Amino acid sequence: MRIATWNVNSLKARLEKVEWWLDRAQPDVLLMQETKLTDQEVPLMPFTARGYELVHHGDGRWNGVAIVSRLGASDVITNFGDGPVRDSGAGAAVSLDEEDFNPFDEARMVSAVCGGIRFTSIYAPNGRVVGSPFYVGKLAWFERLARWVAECLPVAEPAVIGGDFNVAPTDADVWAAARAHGGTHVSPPERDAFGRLLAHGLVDGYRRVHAETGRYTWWDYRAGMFHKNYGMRIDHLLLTPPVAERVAWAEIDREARKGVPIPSDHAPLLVDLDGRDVPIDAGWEGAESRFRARQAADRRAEARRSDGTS
DNA sequence: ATGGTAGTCATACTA
Repeated sequence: MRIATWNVNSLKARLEKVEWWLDRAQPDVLLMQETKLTDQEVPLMPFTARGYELVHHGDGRWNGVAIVSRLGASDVITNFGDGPVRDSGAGAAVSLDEEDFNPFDEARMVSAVCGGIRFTSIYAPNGRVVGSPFYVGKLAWFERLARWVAECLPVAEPAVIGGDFNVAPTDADVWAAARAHGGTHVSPPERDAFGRLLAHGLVDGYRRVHAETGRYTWWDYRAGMFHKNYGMRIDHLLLTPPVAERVAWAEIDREARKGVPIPSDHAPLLVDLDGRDVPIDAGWEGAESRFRARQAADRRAEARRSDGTS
């Protein structure tokens, strides 16, 4: 059984790439984030034609989470069961005042039972700048997530909570903590929020089989960050112990972060349970020497710049 | 030193 998560950065813009990846990796369950669609706009045919059901929870212009499953999908929960979210679709009046930021009014959580496991697809707030209202809202959102996990995901039951957590759990999960995102994604309060999920008993599926550093799921579109492997591991599949015991393989498919049409800025993360599924070559080993050469060139350029200005 | 790209919709915004 193959499970996966992928922040697709617009399902409308990425549909062709998502179809390609479903055929390439053949996941049984794929959690998606940032579909940027309303529930009415979601294309169903590309999924049903491949034998998948699609459970979608979207507010429109931003956010949007989904579960793609060929193992059925029942007992759907959206927004932690706290009620409907706003409409940010075309034509909707949306406040851009930062004091009005409310992550609980955005489509950031959907959950369903697929193949006897409760799957939850989450898209954590970005936070933008440490100390900003967006950062405070991010921490509050993680508090709500932790409470929902404590109340609704008993660790003795099979469950997967995956998605874009917007947190790099340790310094091994970020190319340079000091340069990351104005301090967000790596700050102690964010890492503590992530750590509380692990303390509850959830297991990081990727780290179950990979100890390497320099393995990331997100790279900024700008300045050749992907090609230098300056990224962060911020997408995760967290597993309760009954699922974690079944982990046979995990991979980040960096091939999906390349090529035409334009890729998402995130790569898919997959975990195989009960044995390895369809083999994929994610291309990490062959890329290592190119990363090293480009990073060395980058450091030389940096040194020349500081020479010239001192 | 700054900004660099890509998504939304059609302008600044979000990331």
